[in-house]
Amino acid sequence: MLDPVSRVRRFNRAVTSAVGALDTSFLGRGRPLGAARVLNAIGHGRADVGDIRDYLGLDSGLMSRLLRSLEDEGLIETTAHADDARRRIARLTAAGKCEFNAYEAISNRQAKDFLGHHSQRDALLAAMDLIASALGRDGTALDEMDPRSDAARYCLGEYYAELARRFKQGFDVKLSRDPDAKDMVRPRGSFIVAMSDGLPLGCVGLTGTSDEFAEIKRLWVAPAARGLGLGRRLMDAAEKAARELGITVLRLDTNSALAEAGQLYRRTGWTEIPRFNDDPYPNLFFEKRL
Amino acid sequence: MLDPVSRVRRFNRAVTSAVGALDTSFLGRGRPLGAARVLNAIGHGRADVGDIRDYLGLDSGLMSRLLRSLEDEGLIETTAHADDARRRIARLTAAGKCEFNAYEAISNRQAKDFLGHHSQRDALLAAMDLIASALGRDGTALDEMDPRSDAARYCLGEYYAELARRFKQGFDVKLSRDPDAKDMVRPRGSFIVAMSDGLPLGCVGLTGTSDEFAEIKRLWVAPAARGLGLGRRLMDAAEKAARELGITVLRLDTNSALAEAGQLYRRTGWTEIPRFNDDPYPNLFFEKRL
DNA sequence: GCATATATCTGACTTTAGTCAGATATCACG
DNA sequence: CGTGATATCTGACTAAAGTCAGATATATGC
Repeated sequence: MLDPVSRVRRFNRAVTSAVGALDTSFLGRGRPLGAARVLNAIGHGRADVGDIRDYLGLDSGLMSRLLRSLEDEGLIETTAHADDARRRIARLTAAGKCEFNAYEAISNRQAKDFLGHHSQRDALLAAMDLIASALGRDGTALDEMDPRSDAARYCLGEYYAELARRFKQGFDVKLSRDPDAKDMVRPRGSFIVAMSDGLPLGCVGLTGTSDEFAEIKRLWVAPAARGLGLGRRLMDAAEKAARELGITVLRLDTNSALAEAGQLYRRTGWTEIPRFNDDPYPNLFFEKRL
Repeated sequence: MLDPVSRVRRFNRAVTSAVGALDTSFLGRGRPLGAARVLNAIGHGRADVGDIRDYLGLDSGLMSRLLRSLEDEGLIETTAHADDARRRIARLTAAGKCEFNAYEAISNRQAKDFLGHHSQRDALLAAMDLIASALGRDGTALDEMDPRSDAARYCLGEYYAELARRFKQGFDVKLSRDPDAKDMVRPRGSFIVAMSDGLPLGCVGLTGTSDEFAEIKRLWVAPAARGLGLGRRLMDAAEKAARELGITVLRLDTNSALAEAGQLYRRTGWTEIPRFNDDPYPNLFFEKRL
């Protein structure tokens, strides 16, 4: 009764029956599940027919028929792709948007109901993030984005909050050498965010101080995504960006309180070097030649 | 991106696609999913055909045909119910057991693989327990059982471990007035365990010290199941058992370090009374007249 | 014993999902 | 322009799931 495999299987059973209920709730609008899934994919911004087909794993014949039935209902319209007339682009009509909103309302209400009665709301959400990240491991994409974007600012906020928790003396961004956001944008640097299905799970910044040197800053991985190798993937992506920018030597500073980070650096070819700045927070300094 | 509803929906998406993969893995044995589900339900101990039908939500015609196909394959045999010849009882044949084991092996392997690569194994299992408990809220059954049974002993072990963590001075069962297990069995007392799909989620003991007095002991709820009202359900069940035993006054002792428990007692009609024993651990004493 | 309810079975049917072999239009490239 | 690749569509098909109206046998209560 304690054995891990039984616990996973208990979870599977619980979730399988919940998913069944979730599916059937989508049948309440007089449309088979397949058509509803296509409508929702389009509503969520997927326009390219081939893309939808891949995403939903449908045969091209079946896809074609489902599109036709939605078109007959007046919910979508398709046009040829501007650059490639073989490809088709689907868009919701006004009626389609209305119908899509009805499906969204069902989903939102279910999600809300699920959370509603629980006094353990936060723990439950954290558990869901953890499991979704573990399940969707391969679906996590690393996107280079502006450090002032919402996703990036969210990551940085979480990162600072974590430093404040983990440093004995706390953490105040203003006392640290905070790189200006525009230094972490090409051509001087880069900022990379790991996104999984809309949720930011981690980030890393690269800021070029001279033509050859650059610094890695702000490496952070969400608690829900730790242990999945995301930190390493982010560092690899940052190194790749550095190479593209012609950087030959990378540096970073960190604190021994962040043990996982230190381990990661040591395991991936970084070597410890003497202090190279007077920031009050770091006490460990690393370098890597590309 | 932080909003709870989106996080729940992200979880739903992740889990829906995982469940899809889980389903298709069951098709690898040349049998449609429906038949495989029936075979597995029987293998897991469901024998009554009507019960299986309810559990899987199948139409009686469909159910009949699925049973027939499994019978034709030689995997099950059906007999009439001993007390009611209209009802049918299904049982696996030797070949059926073999086939069922093959399905079990698939499930076990998947569960194992899922856990395999994760460095966050324990956190993941805890998250799965939490979510399965939250989803299966209504599936939690309170069973009266022997306090020496495996499930009961598991609960007690967890309970003691938790006391040891939460009491500043630690906890040693031997120093406490440990009621003899046989005092928590009818007709002198009772022991109730909350079981959800094979996992014990909580317990409570009732031990009669005289004809009219009895004590509530060992109330525990698994961390994964807190916030779902299980403590209250357990206490209600214990009170019901006490009434059945003719008890008119219930007592219990607890410690102020266990704040949730104290709150529960106060909210459910218990009144604080002076110390009534010399156990070193408790510092709060309650009574309730039935 | 008889009327009614219940559990299962049978046959005839529909819907949904999925497969596959071409047909058609368009693109990319020499 | 012609050739081969690509994206979508069409028609013909199958398998699985699900529905429904009786048929059959057994149980229950008067």
